[in-house]
Amino acid sequence: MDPRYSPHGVEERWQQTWEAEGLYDADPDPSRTPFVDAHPPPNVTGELHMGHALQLALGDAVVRMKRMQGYNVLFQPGYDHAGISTQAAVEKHLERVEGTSRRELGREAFEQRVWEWLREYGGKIMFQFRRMGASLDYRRERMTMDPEYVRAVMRFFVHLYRKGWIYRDNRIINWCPYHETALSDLELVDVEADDTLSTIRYPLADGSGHIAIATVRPATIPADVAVAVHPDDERYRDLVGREAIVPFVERRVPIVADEAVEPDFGTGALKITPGHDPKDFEIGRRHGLPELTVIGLDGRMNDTVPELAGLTQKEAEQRILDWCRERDLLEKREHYRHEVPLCERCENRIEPLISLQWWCSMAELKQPAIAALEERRVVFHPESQHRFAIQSLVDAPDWNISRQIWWGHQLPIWYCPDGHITCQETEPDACAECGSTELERETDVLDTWFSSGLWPFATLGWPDDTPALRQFYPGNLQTTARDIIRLWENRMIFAGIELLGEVPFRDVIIHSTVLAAEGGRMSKSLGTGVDPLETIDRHGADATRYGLLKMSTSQDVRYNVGAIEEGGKLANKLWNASRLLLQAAGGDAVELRPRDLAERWILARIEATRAEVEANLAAFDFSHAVQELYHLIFDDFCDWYLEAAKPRLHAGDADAKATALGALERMLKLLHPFMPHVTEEIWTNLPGRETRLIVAPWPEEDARFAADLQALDRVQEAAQIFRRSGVAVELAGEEKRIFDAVVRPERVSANGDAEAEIARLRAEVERAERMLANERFVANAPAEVVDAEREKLARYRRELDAISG
RNA sequence: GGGCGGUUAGCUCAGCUGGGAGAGCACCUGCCUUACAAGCAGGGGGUCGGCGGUUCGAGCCCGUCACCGCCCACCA
Repeated sequence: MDPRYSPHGVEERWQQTWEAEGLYDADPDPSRTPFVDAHPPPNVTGELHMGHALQLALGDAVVRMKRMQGYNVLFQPGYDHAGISTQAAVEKHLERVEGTSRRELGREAFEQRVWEWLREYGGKIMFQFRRMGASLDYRRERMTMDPEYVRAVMRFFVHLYRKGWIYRDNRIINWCPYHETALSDLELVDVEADDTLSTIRYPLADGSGHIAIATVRPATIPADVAVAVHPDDERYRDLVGREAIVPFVERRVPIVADEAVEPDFGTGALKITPGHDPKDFEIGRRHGLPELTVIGLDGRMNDTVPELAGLTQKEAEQRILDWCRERDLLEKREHYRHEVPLCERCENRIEPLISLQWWCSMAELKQPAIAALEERRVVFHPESQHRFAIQSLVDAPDWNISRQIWWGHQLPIWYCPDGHITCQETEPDACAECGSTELERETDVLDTWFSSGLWPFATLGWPDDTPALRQFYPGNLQTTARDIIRLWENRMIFAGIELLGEVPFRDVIIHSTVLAAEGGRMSKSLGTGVDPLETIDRHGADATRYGLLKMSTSQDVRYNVGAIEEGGKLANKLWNASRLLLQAAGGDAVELRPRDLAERWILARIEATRAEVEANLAAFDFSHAVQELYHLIFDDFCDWYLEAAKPRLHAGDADAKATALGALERMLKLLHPFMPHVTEEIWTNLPGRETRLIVAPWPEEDARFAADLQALDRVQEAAQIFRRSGVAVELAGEEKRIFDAVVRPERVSANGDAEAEIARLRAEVERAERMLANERFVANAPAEVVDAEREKLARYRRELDAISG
């Protein structure tokens, strides 16, 4: 065995072995209790980033412990077809490599090309998941576009349609001119932009003056249908109910009063353009105003106003402003910095447009989900995110489920020439209403998240009643990023309740966001990302897992390579400790045969740590779990116990060796969920291994050693005194033997400073005496606090006596 | 404007229901101790963001202010 542990080769070997030996496999077995974590499916075009790595470390830790505890574990892998981003990636590829485009190919050929492209370039990330050591059942890999999965999606849609919850409506939506599709609010990002705010005078129809409005988008003026002011705005009170004339198109429009207008912004008067602004759209509907559209799907001016037709918005704006300027209607133009919504994928400006889209009514669908969260049948961790999840559902607006792209699940909607709609799972022979056989399918596809919402059961064969579905639904755990709560978690919950009558899982861990070391977002394009694959290459998957779990404490956490290095150190330490044991003479037994104080003490420490780790994991506190193990292995096992045991180990004491190996074995089990590879590697080197650690039974509670936690207290106290002051406290028997073995007084030079130690202890004694002399403290503080203080005082006095003789 | 989280050692972070300020890294000192120098032992370093309050006692509770991050709503 090499004196320095190297994860290279070892990790890949175990990853292959575990998978090849079927140890990740989850097969229905009604005699066993299931434990299910349907892991979030990454985009099929995706690559592993720190968020994935953390998510895998979290989920795999829980799942590995559960597997060792005997549960029938399903850790479900797979991909999301990721409509827009996949389509965009393939389009880019077609353009760059083949000089062709989606449009040139046509829809069917394009879809074919997406599948081909995926076969070639997609699905890489599942190999990166393996490299993390994630014990997913890779045989069960699913993708949301698999034929069986598509069936589930169609079933869901038809189900909602028949319930009357799917409707089609002209509403204002976020249009991405680059992707040429509608986007939900959740697919946008806000970015600061420099604009110009123009103040323009709208003449009053009766010629009595004008009302000035401020706008950053003069190009939309031809679509204005009203001017609005705040009802309490004294300045404009007597204008409400009168009419203004929209410049350029010279249309008479009403002046209305609406609460949504901010009297303090601009002039306090707002032009109302329901066709091109979400807020105006709402105001327009409240006042029954018409909805005009002057900008087309390509982002250019349409032919509503013939002289502007085909112009870019900039050109149209210029024309309109010139027109106003000539008539002295342009009051001023000023620089204006504000936030504008962009498409999160292509970062082009969103065009708010009125468009005919398919919607899913949330009013009824969300109610049982809200109830489930309130009754805590699903619990988000931490608690603050639970409240957020509930609020998000309460606030959830109707869901725009249609997208005007080609890659995705085409809506199961067919139109006949008379405009009748037929909705069914598979292609109908004839119109359900008039029997016409000339049917055309709706070209829109569903929002990617519509299908993701079925993940916990569509992956198990639903809508069929399969053994897997019966065993593995409902599941137990979800590990997710904060920003996915509304997009995904909530939707799985209402879909699961609606379709299967039960919530899909019980606990949702909302994990930290790993920020760049400088504090900003980790972003590939900004160059602030850290590639987990590089981290794995450099430090190992175990170290990466350890580090991510260690650093992931609060809501956001800065990436800290030190935590990963700590994991690497721990692996090396454990490796060398096992080398010591395996090199020692003695028998091959792996048993707990404690004979002395140090042995009973370390077994008590391991037992206490077992309880800690279980408690930490039950609370999803991974950071403290790994810290406990680090402390146990470094400080307790290596620095104390092994040093104490060395003389007997070197003497070839079979009992000592058996006990040491037994203790090591227990520690390996406790650490395995967090650092699976190094623990399995060491486990294999232990004598008589026929089974794998990954499926070895988790240590049972062992009350035998609970009482021995204090066994070394006197020795450790003496060691501290000696090391600090150079004064040897008198010990006898076993205590003396252990003290001599661990401290090795003959080797310690005069490093101690008795004077300083005496001064320190005197100060402590004084402090404790002062506290105990405080009557109000003794009277008010809890008894155990006072007792603890008395014990401290006694100990300090004892130590002081020992040093000053 | 609203919600959430944060401000503790040079850095990254712990500190449970209020009761002697901690860890890892970095730094200094002493040890090349036959498992490990990615080691062992010891040490220096903190007005716990500011102010006020409650309490015998506040990093922790209350109030207030400041700054940082994320999310939401968006002032056209």
